[in-house]
Amino acid sequence: MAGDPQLWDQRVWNAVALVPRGRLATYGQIAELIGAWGRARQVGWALRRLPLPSEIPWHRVVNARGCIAMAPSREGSDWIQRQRLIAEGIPVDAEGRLPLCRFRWQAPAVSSF
DNA sequence: AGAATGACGCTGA
DNA sequence: TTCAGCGCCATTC
Repeated sequence: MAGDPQLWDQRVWNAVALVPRGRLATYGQIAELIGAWGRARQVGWALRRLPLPSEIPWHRVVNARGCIAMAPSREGSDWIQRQRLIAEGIPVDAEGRLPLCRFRWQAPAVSSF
């Protein structure tokens, strides 16, 4: 794997960019996609380091519990995430929960990487 | 170097 | 179903 943290971010962002509009992916799903099973947290860090605004559809990444990861450190980006998901046709309630099962993205095989 | 932190995930109560 | 606890691991203090 990459010892270079910047390359790690690049891989995460590259994988997130594959998520189609109106679909959802989990942090663990992104990690698995880039061949990093068990590193879902690091995916979260990579997205935190993502400079905004960005072309990367970071808002389509949620946690396995099926809700937006709310955190003060996000400085409101979590709220923006909710807004953008609703704009893409994905209903999100006041608690940030959403029907993950229904909009779950089927990621391509890891072997393609 | 050691401890704390966190945009996570799974298991069990 | 909701919630606490634990494992996880790079980053930060």
